Amino acid sequence: MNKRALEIKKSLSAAGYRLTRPRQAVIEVIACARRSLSPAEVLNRARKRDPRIGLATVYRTLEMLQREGFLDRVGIGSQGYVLMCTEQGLHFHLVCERCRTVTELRASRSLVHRLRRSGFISHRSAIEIVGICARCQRKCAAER
Amino acid sequence: MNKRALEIKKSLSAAGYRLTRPRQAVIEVIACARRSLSPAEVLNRARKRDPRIGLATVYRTLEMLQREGFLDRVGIGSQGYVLMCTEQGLHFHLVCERCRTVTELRASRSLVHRLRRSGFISHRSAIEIVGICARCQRKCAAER
DNA sequence: TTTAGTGCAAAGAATTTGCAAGGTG
DNA sequence: CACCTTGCAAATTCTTTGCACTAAA
Repeated sequence: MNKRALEIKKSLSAAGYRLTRPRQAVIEVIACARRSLSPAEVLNRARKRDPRIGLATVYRTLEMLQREGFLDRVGIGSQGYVLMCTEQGLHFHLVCERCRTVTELRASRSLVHRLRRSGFISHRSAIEIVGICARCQRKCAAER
Repeated sequence: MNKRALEIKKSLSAAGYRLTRPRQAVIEVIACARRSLSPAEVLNRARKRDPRIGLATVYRTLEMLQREGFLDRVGIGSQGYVLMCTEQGLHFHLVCERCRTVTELRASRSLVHRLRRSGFISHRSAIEIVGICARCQRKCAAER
């Protein structure tokens, strides 16, 4: 089982949440995802682990995970948003708007300092930068 | 009239878009906004300049402005997203999730370099960091 | 056993689309 | 005058909610 999923489960359990089958399914899906997912995609993947899970539960679980700091939401394009698992420490998520792959980039110490000095506090440890990854750029160039 | 609004209008005009009353109203609203706005808020403000404007037109104009690079979307909380006018050069937007005020922070040269080296290209010049601004933090502390 | 959590279906928001009428270049 | 753009309203899509039932702890 995914190490990160285990961490999240332990933490939620300690916080008093019940580790139900649907919740575990969603947590595992999020923890294993290599790219950001829409709520509907989370549902599809979660159903492979627990076929009875419903969309409302996915939404409720996602909301809970976000509240507890295990999840980030990124708006991509015009409709909906996508989700990804939050990791520790301030860092950037380079989100490709074509393939939705997420690449990480650690934040420099100076940025952390400047942020702190500005008095602004972010509860998110990930900062999203939306754009196009190197691979999709090559693909795009090849198409012409 | 707002200088930024003028720039946007000129650029759109040069690109072959018609500068209609509703479009001008939306552009002026966005260019003058001190905080990010939801589409419905944009509609309300735009109606003060052109009372006949409809919500669908606001959506269509926002989409166009985003496509042309004059607008950024940020997801805040669970529902909807907010909008803000994009400025020039890579920089951060510190978006307060309480009052939606946007504060700017220039990006360090090293970040720009590291981003470039990663091969990732962002068409956005603004990077959003969602959190709580210093003022709202004080307000929050005072409430207790 | 207790009660948080669930699935379902219906309600409520947000966003997009079709089309006849209108206004810009 | 041509045709891009609009307003309206309907359609679609996304998200939340109410409630009887289920299953963690």
